Amino acid sequence: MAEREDHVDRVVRQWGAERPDLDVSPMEVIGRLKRLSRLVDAELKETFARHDLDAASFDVLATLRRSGPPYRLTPTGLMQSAMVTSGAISQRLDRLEARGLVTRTPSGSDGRSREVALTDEGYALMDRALPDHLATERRVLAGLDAARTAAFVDALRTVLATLGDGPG
Amino acid sequence: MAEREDHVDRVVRQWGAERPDLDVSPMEVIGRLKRLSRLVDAELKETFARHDLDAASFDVLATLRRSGPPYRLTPTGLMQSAMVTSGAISQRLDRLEARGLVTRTPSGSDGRSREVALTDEGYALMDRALPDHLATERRVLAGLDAARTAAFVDALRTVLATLGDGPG
DNA sequence: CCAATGTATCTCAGCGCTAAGGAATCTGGG
DNA sequence: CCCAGATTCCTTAGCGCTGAGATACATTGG
Repeated sequence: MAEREDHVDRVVRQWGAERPDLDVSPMEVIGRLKRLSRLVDAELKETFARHDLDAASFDVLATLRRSGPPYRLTPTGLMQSAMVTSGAISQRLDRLEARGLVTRTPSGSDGRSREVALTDEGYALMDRALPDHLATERRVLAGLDAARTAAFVDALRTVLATLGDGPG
Repeated sequence: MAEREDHVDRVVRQWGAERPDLDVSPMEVIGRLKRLSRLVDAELKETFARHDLDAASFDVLATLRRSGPPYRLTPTGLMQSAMVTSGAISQRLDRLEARGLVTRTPSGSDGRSREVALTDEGYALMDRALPDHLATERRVLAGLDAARTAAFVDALRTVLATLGDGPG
């Protein structure tokens, strides 16, 4: 149980010396959250690269795959799920369409809209990439026992609720 | 205590229907971590904007400020703290130097190196921005009581240790 | 039916970052 | 002293995203 000092411990200690009048304890959470997010992104990136993917492309394909048959969603649906702008989705779809992983067809019921569909090739790619991705996620979380994992999820869920996260 | 379903609950439920053979429980953590990080970034961005800053500039100025007198660090030190490439730091410093918030001078002891120093104006800007930033962080975390906050920090610290985070 | 407003998607300039590599300098072994 | 390798910082092409706005279509209210 070596109580190793991490980056945020150092940051908090420095602020304590320089600005003892301020309570910087929120940084214990927010600082680690931001830092962990960066490190996790770097880990996941390697896994995606093994399947000729990046996080943005994986996100679109996975969203289509888990939506179930017929594996079709609108750009707006993908935009809301990914929390990016419409321009970002347009460009992601350009790339995926050029690789033959999705198709874009006009919507039957709404002339403004489009249907983005996973191709057989896109489906097969997700079959290969998803288990590998999950293995990487498990490896990252391997240090957490069941109780700590549950507490982690509980805290994340609470703050997400504060910020208005929903299935939207 | 309305048990509201969040975005990740929906994702996990969808995968459970489409791929019941896979254990997607790691997503409960990683999915929320990524999503929360995005939402928090958006919140902090607004606060930074009120002080004519963005997250990248704030990060550099805060790192210099908390390092203590004489508020000087090398680009390499800033790079390691920020977890970005050397090119990113060069460009951040170009912007900050043009605004008169930092200066770059040759290092006395090492001809390859430089000393980046916070100007009086940069110091004053941090004095104004930091309390506002902390207030935003506190607001984001307001839904967590002390026990949940401690459990959150504990879990974050554990996973950071898995990924090799240290004071650098 | 029309006009006004709202919605869905795309386009594009600008931004900050990465990855790769260059120039200057330091270090240590021979 | 000299040279090879390491270190430090910078430059730049390329990338994906944002923000602003354009276009086409849908909806609503009169």
